Amino acid sequence: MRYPDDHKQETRARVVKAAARSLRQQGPDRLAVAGVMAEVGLTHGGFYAHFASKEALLGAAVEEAFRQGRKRFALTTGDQDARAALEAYVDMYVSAAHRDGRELGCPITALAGDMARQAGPAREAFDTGIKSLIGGIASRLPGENEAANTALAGSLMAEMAGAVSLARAVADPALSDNLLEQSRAAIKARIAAVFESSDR
Amino acid sequence: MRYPDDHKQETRARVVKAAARSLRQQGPDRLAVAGVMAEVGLTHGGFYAHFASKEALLGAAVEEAFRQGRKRFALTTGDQDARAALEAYVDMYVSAAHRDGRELGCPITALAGDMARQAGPAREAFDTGIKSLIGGIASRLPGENEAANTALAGSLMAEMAGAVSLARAVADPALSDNLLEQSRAAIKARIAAVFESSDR
DNA sequence: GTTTTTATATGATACTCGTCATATAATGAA
DNA sequence: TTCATTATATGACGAGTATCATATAAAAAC
Repeated sequence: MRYPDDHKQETRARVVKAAARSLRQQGPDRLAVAGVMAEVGLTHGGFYAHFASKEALLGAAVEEAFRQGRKRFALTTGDQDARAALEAYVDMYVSAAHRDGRELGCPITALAGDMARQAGPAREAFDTGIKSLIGGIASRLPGENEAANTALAGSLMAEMAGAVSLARAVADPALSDNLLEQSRAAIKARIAAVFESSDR
Repeated sequence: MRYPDDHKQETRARVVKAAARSLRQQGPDRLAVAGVMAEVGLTHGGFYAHFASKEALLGAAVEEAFRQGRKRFALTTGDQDARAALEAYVDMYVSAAHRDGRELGCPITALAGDMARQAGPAREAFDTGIKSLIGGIASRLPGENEAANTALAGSLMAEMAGAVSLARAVADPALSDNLLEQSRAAIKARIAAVFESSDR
């Protein structure tokens, strides 16, 4: 059935978006090709007209999830100065809303465990995505040593992701909330310390 | 074949141990019942003489992994005083060795992502295990407010787990090492701050 | 030495899922 | 109106895997 020229690309984009959600929600093993297609209103057969394999879909889904993550970063930080931008990002990230919105949340928190044992395009896309997010944070840090800033940004990212990840795993809601609050404060304190020692 | 009375229990223990390794290495979905049995030198058929289901095995495996974690905590901290014990634990936990030893490492780091989407005995055992580890940390913190200490301990645990988890996900070894170092320093600084403000 | 017990093995079943060959149908072009 | 194109559907195959019924064999009990 001859559709408008861009129809196939649009369909592919919708499949990737659904996969990016399903991937964060269910992980790479429970994500089923037929399930993703069904979410978009299609059957499984057409899948291989769009992707070479499930692995290829996972790769595209990871890219999409990071694309959304960068968008949220940009939206959250807006045009604030570096320090305010980082603080706003931490507030948005280390929050109950993020904890409860796994399927649309940051792929690092949702997938770090899975990607450590994943090979292929998804793993590579994940690494690229991490570097990009860490770079975004590092570029807003005050120091002049780029390697040091990257490591510090990675460490901040790790603590943000760890806090949300553990908050998701803990069953007691009060403990989960408190844990997020403590981590948020600690991470913002680290940021404050870096900025204050830099303009001393 | 009638074996010594405790043979079955011993076999079961060996299966659980193998499962605890395989679970941390491969995750709950890729862990295969037949694979675990083969690791112990058995075939898949006997499995249901020991466990009611794969779910039951996962539950036992999570318990075993936390048992090992508590043992390592005790071994690392020894009879040092509270502050030294915590610092030693952080050094052991946020390390390249732990990053590289996933299959015998802390289940929180290895499984938090998976357990957030897991139901049944494994999920419950994971929650119990987390509480126990957090309790072990909280009991060594100086403050007198137990709820606050628990939340702080959870936050420290989250940052430790996050650091190791991200260090595993990052492909660049130098960045991974530096990230661990930065996180280790930041977490120990938090511990130092808590102790110093308490005996001021 | 024979019998009985029971831990483990063999083999089968059912189900999920990735993959692909082939069929279908809708639409733009002729 | 008919034809050619092609996105999607149908249906099948094979691999992996959880589960279970039944068989086997080894050791303890007699």
